[in-house]
Amino acid sequence: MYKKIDPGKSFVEREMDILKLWEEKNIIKKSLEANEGAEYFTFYDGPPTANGKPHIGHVVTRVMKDLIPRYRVMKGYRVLRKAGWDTHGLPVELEVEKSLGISGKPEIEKYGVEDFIKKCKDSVFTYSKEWKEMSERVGYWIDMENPYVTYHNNYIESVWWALKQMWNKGLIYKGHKIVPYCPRCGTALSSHEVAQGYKEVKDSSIYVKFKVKGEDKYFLVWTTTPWTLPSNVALTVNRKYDYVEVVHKGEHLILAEALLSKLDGEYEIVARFKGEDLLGMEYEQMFKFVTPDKKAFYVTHGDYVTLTDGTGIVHTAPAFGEEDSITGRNYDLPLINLVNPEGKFKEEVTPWAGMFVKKADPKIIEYLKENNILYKSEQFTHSYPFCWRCDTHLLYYPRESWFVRMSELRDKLVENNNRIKWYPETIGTGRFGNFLENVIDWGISRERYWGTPLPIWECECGHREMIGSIAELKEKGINVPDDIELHKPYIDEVKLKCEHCGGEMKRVSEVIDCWFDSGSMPFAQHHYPFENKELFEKNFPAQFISEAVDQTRGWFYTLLAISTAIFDRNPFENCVVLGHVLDKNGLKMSKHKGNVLSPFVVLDNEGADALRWYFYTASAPWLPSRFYEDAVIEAQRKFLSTLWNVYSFYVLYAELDQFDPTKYEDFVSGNVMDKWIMSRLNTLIKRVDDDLANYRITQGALAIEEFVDELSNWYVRRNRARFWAEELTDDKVGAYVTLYRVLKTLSLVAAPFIPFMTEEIYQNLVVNLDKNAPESVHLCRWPEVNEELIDMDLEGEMEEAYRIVKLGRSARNAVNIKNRQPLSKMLVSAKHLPEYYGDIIKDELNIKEIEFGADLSKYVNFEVKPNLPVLGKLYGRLIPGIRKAIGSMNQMELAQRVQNGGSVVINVDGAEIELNSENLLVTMQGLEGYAFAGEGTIGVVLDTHITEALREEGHVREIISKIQNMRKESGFEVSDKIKLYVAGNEMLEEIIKKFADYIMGETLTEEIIYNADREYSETNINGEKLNLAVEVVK
RNA sequence: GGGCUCAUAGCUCAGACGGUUAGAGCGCACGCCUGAUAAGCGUGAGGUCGGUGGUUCGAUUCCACUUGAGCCCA
Repeated sequence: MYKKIDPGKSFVEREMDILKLWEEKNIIKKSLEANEGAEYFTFYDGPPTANGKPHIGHVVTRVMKDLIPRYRVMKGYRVLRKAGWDTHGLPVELEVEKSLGISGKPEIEKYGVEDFIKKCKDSVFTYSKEWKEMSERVGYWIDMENPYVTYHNNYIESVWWALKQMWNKGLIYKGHKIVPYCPRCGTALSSHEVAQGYKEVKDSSIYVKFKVKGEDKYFLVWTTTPWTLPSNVALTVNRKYDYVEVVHKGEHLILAEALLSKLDGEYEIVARFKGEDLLGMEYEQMFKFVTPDKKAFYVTHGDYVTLTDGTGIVHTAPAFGEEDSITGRNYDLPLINLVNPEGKFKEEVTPWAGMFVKKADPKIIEYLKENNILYKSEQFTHSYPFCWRCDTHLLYYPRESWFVRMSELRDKLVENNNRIKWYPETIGTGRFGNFLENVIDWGISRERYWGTPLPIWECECGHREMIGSIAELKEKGINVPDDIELHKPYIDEVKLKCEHCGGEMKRVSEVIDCWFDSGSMPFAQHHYPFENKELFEKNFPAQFISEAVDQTRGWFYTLLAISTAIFDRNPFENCVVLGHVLDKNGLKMSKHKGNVLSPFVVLDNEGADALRWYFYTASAPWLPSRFYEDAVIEAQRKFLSTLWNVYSFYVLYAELDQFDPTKYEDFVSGNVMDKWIMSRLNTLIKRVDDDLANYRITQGALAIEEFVDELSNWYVRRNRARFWAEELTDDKVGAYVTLYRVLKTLSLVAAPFIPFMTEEIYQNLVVNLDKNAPESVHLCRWPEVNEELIDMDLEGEMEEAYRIVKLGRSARNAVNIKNRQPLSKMLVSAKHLPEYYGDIIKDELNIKEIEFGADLSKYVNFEVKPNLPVLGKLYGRLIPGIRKAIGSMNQMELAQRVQNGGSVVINVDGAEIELNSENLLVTMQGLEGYAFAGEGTIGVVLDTHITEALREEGHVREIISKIQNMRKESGFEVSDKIKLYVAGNEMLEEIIKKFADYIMGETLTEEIIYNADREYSETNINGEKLNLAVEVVK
């Protein structure tokens, strides 16, 4: 009837079986296609790059991204889950360069762009096999048969469409971007390359004086790059700081008050002002090599100006600094660039023309000194980037670049962000929100090869055109092949005819930032708007996305940026931000540290469910977590094994009895334990449903774990005897039916979390018995709560009973009397519980009688304390007085009066305060010599007097336990009948004779033989020796 | 350098709108239970709740500063 459980099989082997089952029955596809016609719940998969191996951190993202859609499918939604691959970008190019043994753009050109692109295309799926395997193995159900791929023509076409939308809205412009640049190689470097070349160097930093226009005052300014001074166009302060004007060595200088210490010698403050007051003040140009075409040489504001270095006034040359360039854009300052691409001064800079700027630094300083512009100069050491290829001093240099006017959309970005629910909330208000408040224009062009080409064509007459589709390209292009491949170098061949002058238009050479690709996925994955219009519209925005925290300014931002620019909507509604997985020592896993853990190690040892469970329960998803394999083993033991044991317990007995629950579908059990666990089960359903609907993954998982613990260690343990009954009584049916219903429902509740084990349980308990049931647990509906089965009073009573049991165990422990020794009585201070719970407690603790509401005053000391949350709120500052008053009273009298519902009025500092059971707490300490245990206001006392009858009974229990253990050790079947041989202790033999019927019944003994001549095991019965032997009756 | 996050037992983590004796699991020691166990239960040892200062009757919790770590950005 049921499939027997093979105890030799490991969890991992069972998961392999389940994978096979899913494949045979095509379950994944059925889940992806489930609920056709139902309301959509949309999930977007952030595309990984498959040119790196997946590591354990990627498993976290996968299992979190898997859980919510699974749950939603079971709730009846249609959930599209399209996998994606991020394929463009510099990392791919660098990998290919490495494999070809070439480096840098000139060498790529030499190698040939066409072949280079082909290599890039080939390399992007290097590790896709590992990614697919890992995804399948952890149970990440997503459509990997039809993924979106960012380099496909369809995808690129959708991205072009998006660019054209922005173009039409006037959001795209050409400007300058300040990039790290090697003047020798003549190329810009990526941040990745820059990071490789930092060195500690000694440089000069100088303090110079800029003369205020028309006044005999000077701004004192600090800079570390004297060679940028000829290109200065503004000075920048921070409007919120305090500035002063001082008289110092006969000159009037302006600087930040906090940085007065930079002055050498005495000074006198003659005026104070806020940075705000300085804004707009004009000063005289220091070097008059060129005359700017726009207003320049005045004071501007920048948030980035700090008081940690310099003078609080920053020299601003928009050509040579990212921050300077932003200020330049904000204030529409002119761009003066007096340095040529070789890093040498241009002709206009007459004294130093043709000189490499770093070499010119000392000469400039000399000039400043001679002309009394220099205040002072200092040497300082800092780390500065050098070219990793040729070791040349890098310059920050302006390059022409294409931008999206995100700063113009700032308010809309903020507004759309406010419609997103972030988990944790602080991402939306903090890290991400702050970033949006200060959003700058997005430089989207890259002077590289492997990327979506920027579809802008330029004519010599100045006319520019943005192409938004292949059709448009074919219509306007002069020479477009039918099967055009949209990448470089093919696309560069395509020329357009200029609408204005009739000339030939050439494409700009750049590709776009690959983040633009991934941010376009909501529509580009469906080739919208060229195809799937309705599909996209119904699946935008997404209800749920989730990626690691490093995506904040990556994917999360680019999704929002593009969606805001084109649709003016938030592209996703809920975002669970995930923390990184660190190694055991809290360090980031990285290749060169050698601490990267392959997911397959853990998956092969502990299995997917264990790993999943670990990630769900370890801590909040957004916290960085320290990963080590032992923690997964723990999750397996604590949760999975426990659940598995309950399940195998059921199967073991249900199979023995050939119990078919489908015949008892309407059976109602009156048993209190049964009612209790069904109430707990429904409370659990309600709770987990609410948790998952609100993305509280950890809380939901922990609730399940707690339930399984209660199920195993309280419900099953308390009810084992009911399953042993010979006849199939109503009571036994009740036990079976209840445990069956719990397991079946639990497999559904837990299915989104641990898809493998729940499937196995479901297959055996449901599919096996009911051929009409859905063929997989993952194609079932998630359980509905049955409120009628929830009884909070019952749950509360059981909880109290369980607490009393724990205290009883504790009290037994304290006096060292083992549970097998029966005791006559236990006193409990708690109020009376229904008879039924008394029976449980008595049985559990092996006690003959229990007295609720007992007076424990003979056995304990009372201590009365103020209930601070109650009294503190009302009488805050009187608390010390109240404490004193309570302490000076007779504790026992006070405790008893209060416990009997009475009260005492005290007077503290003129305030009349009534003390009662509401605002006081009574705790107990056991007196020496009594078996007491207490927790808060509940206390129990055991009567430890052991009568002769109790002692005999204790011996009997001990003997039975020994016999049971011998049966087990000898490998007898649970139902085997035995012969029992006893010898060697007259006193115990007498007791065995006296209780023979009981012992024989408990141990399935048919005959007891005394003092036979045979081999025995010697046992220790409470200090008495006894020889025992058991033998199966054939 | 800036922004954000984190710091609680040997380890991994909870928690507290400010309140009584700060919890759990693992590990360790001792004991118990077992006719489901890859188990379970109890007790004990183990904490200046990173540091300093402030607000308060009361701070591990709130505030300021500070130290260290992580992420992102320069």
